[in-house]
Amino acid sequence: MEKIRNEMAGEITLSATPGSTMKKWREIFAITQVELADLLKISPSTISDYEGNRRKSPGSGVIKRFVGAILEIDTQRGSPILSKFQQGEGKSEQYFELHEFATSISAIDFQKMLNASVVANEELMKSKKLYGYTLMESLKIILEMPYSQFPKLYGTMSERAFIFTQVSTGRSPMVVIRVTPMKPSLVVLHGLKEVDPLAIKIAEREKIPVISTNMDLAKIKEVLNKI
Amino acid sequence: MEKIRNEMAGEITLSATPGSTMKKWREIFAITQVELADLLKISPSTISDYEGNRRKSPGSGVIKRFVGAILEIDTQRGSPILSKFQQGEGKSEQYFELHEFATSISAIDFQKMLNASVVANEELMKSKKLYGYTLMESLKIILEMPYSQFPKLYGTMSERAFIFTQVSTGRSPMVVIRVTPMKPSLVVLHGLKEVDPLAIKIAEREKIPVISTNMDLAKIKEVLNKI
DNA sequence: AAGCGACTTCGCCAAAAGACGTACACAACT
DNA sequence: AGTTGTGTACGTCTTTTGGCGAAGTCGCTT
Repeated sequence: MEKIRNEMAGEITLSATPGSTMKKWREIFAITQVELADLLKISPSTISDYEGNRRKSPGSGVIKRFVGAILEIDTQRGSPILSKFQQGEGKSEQYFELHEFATSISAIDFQKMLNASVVANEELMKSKKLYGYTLMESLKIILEMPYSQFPKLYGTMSERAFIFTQVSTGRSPMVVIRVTPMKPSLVVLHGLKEVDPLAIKIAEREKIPVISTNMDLAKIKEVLNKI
Repeated sequence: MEKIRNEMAGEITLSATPGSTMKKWREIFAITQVELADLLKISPSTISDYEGNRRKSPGSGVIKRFVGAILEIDTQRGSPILSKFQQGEGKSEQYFELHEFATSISAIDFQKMLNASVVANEELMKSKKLYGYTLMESLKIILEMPYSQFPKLYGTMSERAFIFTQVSTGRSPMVVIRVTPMKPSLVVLHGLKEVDPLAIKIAEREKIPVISTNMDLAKIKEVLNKI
């Protein structure tokens, strides 16, 4: 859902005629101007003005509300169109969750938000900036995920935090990082009991700071989704 | 390149604080406000005003120019950051080209633009609308492309044209469509010599109109990229 | 402490955006 | 021929955007 939302918004924004592109999407979702206007609490003629490219550069707010309304209407209808778009998406999502932040955040602030303690490479913390995170169950990633999915762990940016859940010693997660071509900026271990010395060795060699938290998983997601 | 452009624009547009997200991207590309302002021929303070969220809903034009300038600067520098984003992208692109139109286009208009003749299901032409196309070499797709790539042929929308190049009888392309779960709205055969009867049979069963053109490939791309 | 580069804050102004309502075009259908 | 649903065109209004420049902050380097 968030993927198609972003794609719609991006395409409208980049179009030479944003209004025509808005129209295109409304038609794809088979929604009338009246329906859309009702939900947005504006008049249908306003919609038509946009679609006729009377406003050459509609504001991000308008585009955001427009895209949101289209997706909401489709959802209310039982997602007849949305379901078409989400066919190929399920595969990667069963292994991990990707999230990009709207603004950058420093590793230090990130650590504070998660109420985490530093396990390795504390001196590297202050120079790191984060632009998103990837949350995954360490065992599932190692045992079940096909190799072809690995590059997807990085989303758009490698300047991100890898959050591993259900960790016992932290060894396996660090090995995963060791054998992957790209490297995250920060590693978060969740549920850690005892730190494996090899995990720290790897962290030092790869120059990646590692922090540990035991905050409730739902709480973690809630906090991070605000960024 | 177009993918990351769209992603940036979409993210900025959807953000609750578009300015902060603009800032995030400028920082990711390690560009100063002054550089950006120079290229955009506006004053640096204007950039700062945006980034400080003084404009709550920047217009699509601003966002488009902003994203464009960032990508241009990075390109001029030899794409130090862009190259990071384009790592995993090459795989699918060697098999086919995807393109989404900014506005919808009718199958009839599409046919005229390509100077094409109808091979099958002429009566279905008038009801079809297209939102993009996928261009591929028929032999390469059949012989070399891994199965996992097939869903990607449809881009965001299945309401699109499949353009097969280097076609002799049109049989194999139609077989590909027969065995794929999703179906395109229109098939274009390029370089067709003699139509295989089975190809037409498949088209009729799948209710997909088929047209044929011999227009120069470069010309085709040029024409379609204007939509 | 002086200077420099990068960035922020703010008052101000012209030009658009954002919205409305009315009028109008054009297919369906009764 | 009349009505109903969908979409366009446009005059008009207020609020924002989009832009500038001057003044100021905040680290660095020298």
